[in-house]
Amino acid sequence: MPELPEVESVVRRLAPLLRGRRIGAFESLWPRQCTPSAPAIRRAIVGRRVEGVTRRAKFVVMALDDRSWLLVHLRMSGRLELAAHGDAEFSAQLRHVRARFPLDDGSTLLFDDARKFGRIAHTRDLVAATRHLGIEPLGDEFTIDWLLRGLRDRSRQLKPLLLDQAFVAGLGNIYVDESLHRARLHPLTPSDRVRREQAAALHASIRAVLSAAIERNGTSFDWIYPDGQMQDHLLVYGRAGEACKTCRTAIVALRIGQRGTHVCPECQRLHTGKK
DNA sequence: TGAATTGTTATCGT
DNA sequence: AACGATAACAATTC
Repeated sequence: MPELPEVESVVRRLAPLLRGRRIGAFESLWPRQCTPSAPAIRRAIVGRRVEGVTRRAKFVVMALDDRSWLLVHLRMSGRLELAAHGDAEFSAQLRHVRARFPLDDGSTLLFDDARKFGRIAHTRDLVAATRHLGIEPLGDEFTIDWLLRGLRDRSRQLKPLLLDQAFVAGLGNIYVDESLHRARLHPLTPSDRVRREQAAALHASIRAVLSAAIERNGTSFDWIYPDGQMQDHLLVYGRAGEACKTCRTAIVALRIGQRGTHVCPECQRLHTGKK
């Protein structure tokens, strides 16, 4: 389930390999995931050179040499892999290839996506295409004051709010649970009841968790995303029934906004009365 | 076999 | 009317 750290890891791995390569062709095996359409993307990108690969929220952003942009969102099960020329063995490991981008050095960028929820888009206006996204949690603009104001301007449960990509862009289920735990905040806490010290703790937790996850190349739970090591350093996610590493209380699994949620009932008490 | 999984969007209620 | 909560949806794996 690629979230910001997993996408960042993908970008760091691919950027040096893709920079300078020219796209020789484009083949979509599941055109529904292409915006505006598979033929339109093919017409737009074939013959273009990749000038750089970056990340915005959970999007992989490829800058093309005509100032247009190729965006890939991995959603739940998407993977981007570069197969060297003639590497049939590696390609055979990818059992759900949905799109192919052959490059001018003989290698091929492959988009593998079992559940077909991923998205491939081409745009000439990156600002418009990403207008719906909120602040980058690792960016300079994401400050304690910004977060405190953002929380108090709304009255929403912390977990759904932090998952809202229009608020903070890049967090997903795993890192929201981890961030809230490390800040000792319950996921159902109303956002406008968070005190300044708590907002400061949440701000620090979000940054620390994301940074640690990036250093470990993200979290790998299953076949969806390999190569990460952060799963060995999670404090609550996926640890229902196990002992909290701080207080030894059993971690509890809840359901909040249709999402599996993990909390330590001792470290993360819900305070919901009036002050 | 159906429960679980995520981000987006439509819809409902206050 | 604007906001927040909720449900549905895409499709597959185990």
